[in-house]
Amino acid sequence: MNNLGFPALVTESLAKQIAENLGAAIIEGRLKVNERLPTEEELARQFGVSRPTIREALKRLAAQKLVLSRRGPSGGTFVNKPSIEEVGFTLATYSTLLVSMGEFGLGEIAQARAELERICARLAAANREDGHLAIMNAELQAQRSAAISDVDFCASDVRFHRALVDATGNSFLRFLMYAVIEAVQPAANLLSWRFRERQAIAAFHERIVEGVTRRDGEAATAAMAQLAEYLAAKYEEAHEWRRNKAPEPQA
Amino acid sequence: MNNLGFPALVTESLAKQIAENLGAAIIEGRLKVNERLPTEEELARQFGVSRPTIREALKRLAAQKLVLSRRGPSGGTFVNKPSIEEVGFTLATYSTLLVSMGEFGLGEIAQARAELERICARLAAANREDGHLAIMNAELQAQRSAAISDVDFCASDVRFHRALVDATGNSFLRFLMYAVIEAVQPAANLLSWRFRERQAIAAFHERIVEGVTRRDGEAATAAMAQLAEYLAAKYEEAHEWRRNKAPEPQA
DNA sequence: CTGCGCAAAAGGTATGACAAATATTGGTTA
DNA sequence: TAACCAATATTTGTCATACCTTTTGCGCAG
Repeated sequence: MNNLGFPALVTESLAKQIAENLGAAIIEGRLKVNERLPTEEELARQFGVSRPTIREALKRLAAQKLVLSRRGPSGGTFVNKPSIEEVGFTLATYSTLLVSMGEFGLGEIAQARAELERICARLAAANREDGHLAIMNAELQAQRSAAISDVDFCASDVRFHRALVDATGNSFLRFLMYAVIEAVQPAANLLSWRFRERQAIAAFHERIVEGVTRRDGEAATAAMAQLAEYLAAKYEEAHEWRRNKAPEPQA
Repeated sequence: MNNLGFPALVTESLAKQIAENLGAAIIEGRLKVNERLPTEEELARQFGVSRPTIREALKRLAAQKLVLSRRGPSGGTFVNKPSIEEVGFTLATYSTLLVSMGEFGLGEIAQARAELERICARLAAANREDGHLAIMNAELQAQRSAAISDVDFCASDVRFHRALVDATGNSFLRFLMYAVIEAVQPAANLLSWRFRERQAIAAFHERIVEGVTRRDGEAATAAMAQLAEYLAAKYEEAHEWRRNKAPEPQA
């Protein structure tokens, strides 16, 4: 049926099969990055299907960022090398989705975050460079401002923790933290941070930056652990409040 | 243009826009799980586009496991609740992809894995149940067998570490570990494990299980740390060997 | 009452045409 | 000769329509 010697006795959607074949070829390296695939017409001919079917398969791959398409001559479909940011964004989306569908409990997320962030704090203290410190200090200052809105505070918090994991110099850890940082946002957005709490969080952040700056992993880890504990309590509190206030808001 | 009041002056692919609108609606909860979307024809009418365009959009969502389609009268397109396993598989695929494209260094992966697995060992010791111990012991026994093949040994190793993270009782951590465990497989597959090395790894595993069984987090963590150190050295060794043996195998 | 088969509904595939975008090419002009 | 502009060719994007395949459910017959 297709370009390789596959049996083709399964009754799964043709477009899906083709997408899986091409996807496997990309992941296994048989199709190299930036390589141009044949035109849709040519692919349709090779696989023995029609062009819309090929297009559906390519769209599946495009949704996974495995390929991208350009129009015009010298256009076509190209094997894409997804950047860590692109895949990280996808990962963050999934993370948010699973959280919003209730697959993860608040406690699980808080625990995992606490553990991961402790690692980040320790490694950041060992490997940080001046650029990371500058970002963290800038965010710290923003968080100290009394005028900052809730949503800006949350955004600054995200940037702070991203800078921290960047400072570890471990891009794989950075990749994982996309999921972790995003997973706690729905919970964070439920809270309306009062001035007191913002200052408390900023104080924790300051201690973390202090430790990282002095390359004191112990101090940074300790401050992070206390921050995590503080946040876990706040989340639980907000969760309780929400449960009592609106027991079944969407049943 | 679309069902909500969007400007529609962008020149992005219609199918992509529709997919993003529907995807956002699902993630934000405006479309509930198991809810049935209108038929493709009806969607085409509502969005003012043709059916193939709608289909391309739906295929993008299907690739992200956000929807699924069934044929027949009571068929149609339904909002899907992706399971942790499904998303974990996707995550593992991405992880493999980024590794094979060289986005992550071997050292980064090894370091991240070591840190994460230490956490798993500690939490597993605290929360393990008998079922997890049974699985780990079964895999341990398989790994002790002299007849087991390299690929079976690797597969058993994966199952062992999955069981370990399952034992933590933290499903979010389990989700993250899909990426970690899968990321080291390409490196592991490069190695042809000799009998000595298998026995060494099995011995580490045994000490981990021992610690977890006795709910001794310290012991389990220590054994895991030593295993990680051992593996990192092996990977580095194999990497060196490969570099010297075949400097540019596919250039 | 049970079982068989047919029909309707919905997604899956095919065909063919046109629209839009864009790199290339060739001509025209300074 | 060089620079710029326009025509053109190529490839993806979109549309319209028809038909096929699968699945459910209903009706008819045993």
